[in-house]
Amino acid sequence: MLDINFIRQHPEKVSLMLEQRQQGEDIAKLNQLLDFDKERRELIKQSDDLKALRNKVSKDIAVIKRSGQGSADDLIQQMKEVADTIAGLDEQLKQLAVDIEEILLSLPNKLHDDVPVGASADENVVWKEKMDFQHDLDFKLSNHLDLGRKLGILDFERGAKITGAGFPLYKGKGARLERALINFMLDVQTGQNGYTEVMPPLFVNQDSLRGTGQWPKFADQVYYMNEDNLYAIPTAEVPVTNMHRNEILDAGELPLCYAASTPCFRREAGSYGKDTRGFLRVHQFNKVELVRYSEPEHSYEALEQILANAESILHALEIPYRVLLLCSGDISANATKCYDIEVWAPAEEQFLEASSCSNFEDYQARRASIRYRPKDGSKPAFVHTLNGSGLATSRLMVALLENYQTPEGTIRVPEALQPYTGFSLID
RNA sequence: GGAGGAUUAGCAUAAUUGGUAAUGCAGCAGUCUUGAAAACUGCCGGCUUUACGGCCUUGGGGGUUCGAGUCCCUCAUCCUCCGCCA
Repeated sequence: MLDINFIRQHPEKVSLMLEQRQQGEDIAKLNQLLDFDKERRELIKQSDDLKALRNKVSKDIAVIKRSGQGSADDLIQQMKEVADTIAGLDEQLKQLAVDIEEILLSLPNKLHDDVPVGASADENVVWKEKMDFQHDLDFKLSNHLDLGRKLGILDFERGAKITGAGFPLYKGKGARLERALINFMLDVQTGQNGYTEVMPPLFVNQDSLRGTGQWPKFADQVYYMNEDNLYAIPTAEVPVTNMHRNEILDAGELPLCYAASTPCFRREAGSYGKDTRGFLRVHQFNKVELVRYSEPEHSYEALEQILANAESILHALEIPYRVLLLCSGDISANATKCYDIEVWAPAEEQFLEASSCSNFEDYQARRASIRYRPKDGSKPAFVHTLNGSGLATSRLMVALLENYQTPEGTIRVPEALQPYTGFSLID
């Protein structure tokens, strides 16, 4: 969330940001917030003054009682009334704090100056294209659904029977290929790119969702287990960024770089009917997630590094892709700046999002209270958090199958993966 | 699932029948020193205030009270034991 002090001092910057994010209607909420904040500060002053009086008189009462001389009854009677007044003020303050918190949690992050202003995804900027990987595709192409079915490696029908639509079942060489991809990506990120591997819980509590920003805004996108009041993770970002919730880190520990492979669960409510075939949109998929905790002054270098780390996978697998710099109207509410990596699926004839690399600055750190001491003995300051997929396997699998298919309907395995699969051809 | 115990600042330890959080270590700054150590002084949870000061803070939430680390309720986590279990 944003710093209430920043909002109070620069309300015009916040409303400009809301307009650029196509959320101009939220400016009313902003004004409401400022009113609440003003009222709250006035009430705090009143309440604090009365508390100071009460503390002082309570000490006097203690002195009288201890000495055994004189009666404190009058003072106690007065303080009863003061206590009632305080209780009334604090009741109002409590409600105001709730109202303020609700608005604060719902306001999106600042935007970085690099972010192009635009109304929708159409105005995202193509930042980079890397299409020059050579695949001989001069024949009638099959899409990943047909390839998966013919080769017996993907079975969406049975996945649907077991659970429901959007829960894929991998079989034989398909399952092995998926496992190879995950292991390969983890090895690259932990070996060459310097990340520490973590294997986090797959269910999280509500505090964790709030910490990373999925709660309250995107609560309807997360699977919820009512009996135990837990949520299935929509991305490893949630458990891994919450590892250090309510902690004060030493400056020497930063940057912290974590890589985690987990399944991700998403309800995708409201998106039925669009690109739902096969892997294009699923409720469960696997992803290697990269998470960094950075000192504020280095977080934009860290963002470029995460992007490069994610790209390194596609270079090794020789899969064509492009990088988008998201515009103000398309970037997620939590991020100040975000790159999307889209892989090219030649049979679908479209780019598919396989990674999103974002800087959140102190937006999540403030929600989750993740701080560090810039120097020994100095005041704690919020860290910057970042993450990027490196990468999501579902869309990557589509691009891999479609780019590596042969005229015979078989799939070649990229050289980098062969040590992991143990075979070089899926037939 | 059941029984008992525990939770105080980065760490470790105190706090009369309820009287308003004490101390040590570590850390930071300074004095001293060629430099360092030692010693000494100050700082050493959060918010607020130009400042003086004020308020809040004993795992979270609630209650009793003029006043709660202390009494009551509730939740969480950890430890010990019993039961169940891959």
